[in-house]
Amino acid sequence: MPVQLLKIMKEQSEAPLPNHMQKEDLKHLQEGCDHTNKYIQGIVVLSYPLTKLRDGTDFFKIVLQGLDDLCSRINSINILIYGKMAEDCAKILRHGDTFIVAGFKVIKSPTASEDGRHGCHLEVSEEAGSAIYVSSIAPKYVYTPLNQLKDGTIVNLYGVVKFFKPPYVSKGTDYCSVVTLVDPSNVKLTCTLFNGNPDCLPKIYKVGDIVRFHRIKIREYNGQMQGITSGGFASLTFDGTVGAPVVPRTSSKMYTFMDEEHKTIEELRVWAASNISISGPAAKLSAVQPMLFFDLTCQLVGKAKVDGSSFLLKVWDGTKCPYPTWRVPVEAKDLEGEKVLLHQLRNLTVDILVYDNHVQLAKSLKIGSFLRIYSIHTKQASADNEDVSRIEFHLHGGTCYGRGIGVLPENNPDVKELQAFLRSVDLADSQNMESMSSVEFNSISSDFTDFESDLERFQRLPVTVLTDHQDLNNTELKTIMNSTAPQQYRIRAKLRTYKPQKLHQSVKLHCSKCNSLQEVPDGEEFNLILQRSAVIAPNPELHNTLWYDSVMWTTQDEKQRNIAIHFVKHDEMLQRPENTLLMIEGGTLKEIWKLTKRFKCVIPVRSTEDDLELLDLSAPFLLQGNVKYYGCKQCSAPKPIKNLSSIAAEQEPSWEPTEIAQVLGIELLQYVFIMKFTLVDGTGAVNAYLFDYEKFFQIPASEILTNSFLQEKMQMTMNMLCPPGRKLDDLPWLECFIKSYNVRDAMKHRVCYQIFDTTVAEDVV
DNA sequence: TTAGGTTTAG
Repeated sequence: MPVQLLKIMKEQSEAPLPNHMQKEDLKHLQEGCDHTNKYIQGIVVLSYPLTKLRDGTDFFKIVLQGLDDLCSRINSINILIYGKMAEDCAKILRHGDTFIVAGFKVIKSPTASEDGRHGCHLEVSEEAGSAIYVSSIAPKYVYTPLNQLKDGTIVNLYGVVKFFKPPYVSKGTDYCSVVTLVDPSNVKLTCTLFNGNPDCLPKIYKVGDIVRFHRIKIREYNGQMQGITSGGFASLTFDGTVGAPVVPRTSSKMYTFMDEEHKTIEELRVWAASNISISGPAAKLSAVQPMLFFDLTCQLVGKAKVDGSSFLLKVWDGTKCPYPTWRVPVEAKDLEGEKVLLHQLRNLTVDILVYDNHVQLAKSLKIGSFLRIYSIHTKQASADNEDVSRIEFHLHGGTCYGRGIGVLPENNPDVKELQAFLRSVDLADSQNMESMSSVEFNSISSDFTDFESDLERFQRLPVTVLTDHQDLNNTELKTIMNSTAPQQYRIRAKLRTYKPQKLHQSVKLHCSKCNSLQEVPDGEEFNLILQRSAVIAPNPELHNTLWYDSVMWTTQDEKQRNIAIHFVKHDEMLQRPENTLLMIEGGTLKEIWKLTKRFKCVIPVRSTEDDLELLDLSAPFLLQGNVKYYGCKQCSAPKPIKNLSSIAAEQEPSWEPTEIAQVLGIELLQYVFIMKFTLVDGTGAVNAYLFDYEKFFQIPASEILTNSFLQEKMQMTMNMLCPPGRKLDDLPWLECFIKSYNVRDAMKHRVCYQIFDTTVAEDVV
């Protein structure tokens, strides 16, 4: 019997046992018979105090009464439970509970003649592979909100993790973990938890996780309430992500967890989504900067002792640190880990030196395990014998800011993602990258006397390339200026100047139906529309339909806003937040932004009497990632919101903005760069418009306004195309296609030009 | 007992 799980179910008549398991009647129990695929079911009618056997094993005895044949003499039986199971059962079993056991040993009962019970008793233990299921009639736990805690009480509570220190070796005899919780009462509680076994402390992996503590003692300390472990303390930890499976993390094999508690977790998740900032200092090695603290999720490749107060961990996360990194010198014999792997990954692993209180835990880590190392410090330093500075990674002593090491289990979603990424890493590639970007390469290259400067390179090669029509010959600008429109030309010219100089002003919204262009609305207008629509209370009659689940709550601030979130259901085995579309009523701009970080799509809506509807089209009708999608006021004819359910019904809805717009009757406005390039070639000059969604700059116009990295990239590209402060002779050449077209109005006629099928050269961006 | 969040200084 491989199952060792003990669980409480409520109002569940069928035990979650495999189909091949059969219920055994007490009267058929006999010593020596095969009971491998049988289970016994009964009611707990008596239990004895938990005791220890001479060898220290926990021992717990109960009496079970069979449900059938109540008059039979052998209707009750002694169950002897050993070890961890004994301890767990003693904690939660109550008289009257329904008890199911499988994987038991049937032994002749030495006390049958005295107690008049069954001639055999059952022996049950984890070691024997027993499984126990308990259906409890009893304990209904009461959970205290954090703003109602009183000094000297022992309580049960739920909270969202706002801060935590992963279990570390305390100066006493136990492991310690410090956890700060918050809940919708907006009160914080810092708990100090001790246990000799770190596995018995809450398995918290990140801020935002949700915990349930049972029997935590509340004390006043420095004028504030504080939680501390008391006898019988138990915890469950849950992923705090809305939509993630509600699976408790716990070391206990026995816990109560019912539908009601399931609901509590879901509600806390939704609350936390808009109230807890989880943007922690996590980083990939490729993104580290000198002089910062960050959390790293990684795999342990090697470890070595260094000296009494420090210990070396060699880890990787599949990405490459952009700076030269330090190597901590250790004796080859002291380095643990697969030699071949250590060599293969030598350009991707980094050395992390851990100090003091972290050494003991670091020593115990298994090679290959997945770790989250919290608050690693990066420091730039140059050794005496080197002229380059290298990045050092330190995990300093102490536990400030949650500094420490956590081991993540393989079923952790972040680990799964990391594993998939590590599998995709091409080691050959990383080794080439290393040789190309290494300090050594630079020093060799600089010895080349004919090493070309950027300027020379750009004077020789065009900085833009054509994506089509390669057969066309170049036409001089003078010829173009003297020709009639419309025509298409290939040109070679220099970019003398461009407008707008402030690049963010080049982004507009374009309607491809009516061909109108408009400015991108600023956040303020959106904010006002949200404030106006927050006045309309969510209509509860529109909640929880066939195609969405709704959650509603009232904010704790003085405004007491009602917020409703409707999660659109779709037909997936497991609905993940990153694939989920939600609609929100009554949220603020900030709350909506926070939701977009976690969910695939957010649609702001308001209630009418009989349906949800989109807000004014001056507001975005959809937010996805960093992008706000708008509809054309002229061309849109909004349709009922329930049309979304047709997309939700797809196997794996991709939630494409174009598709969402279509079913909602919205004519989607597209983000576009509009710029005017003044091009010259020595024979003439033309002003050509650039009208580009993404192709020219290889930057989506939709993302530039919210992404400073892309803004920098675009500015750098323009500086390459048109380096500021250069003479005309020193400007690089552009190869472009332009087309001429006629623009006529009542007063005059003119010829305009537009750039097309042209992109910035790959090595420029 | 231990720690009681708010960065080491190697």
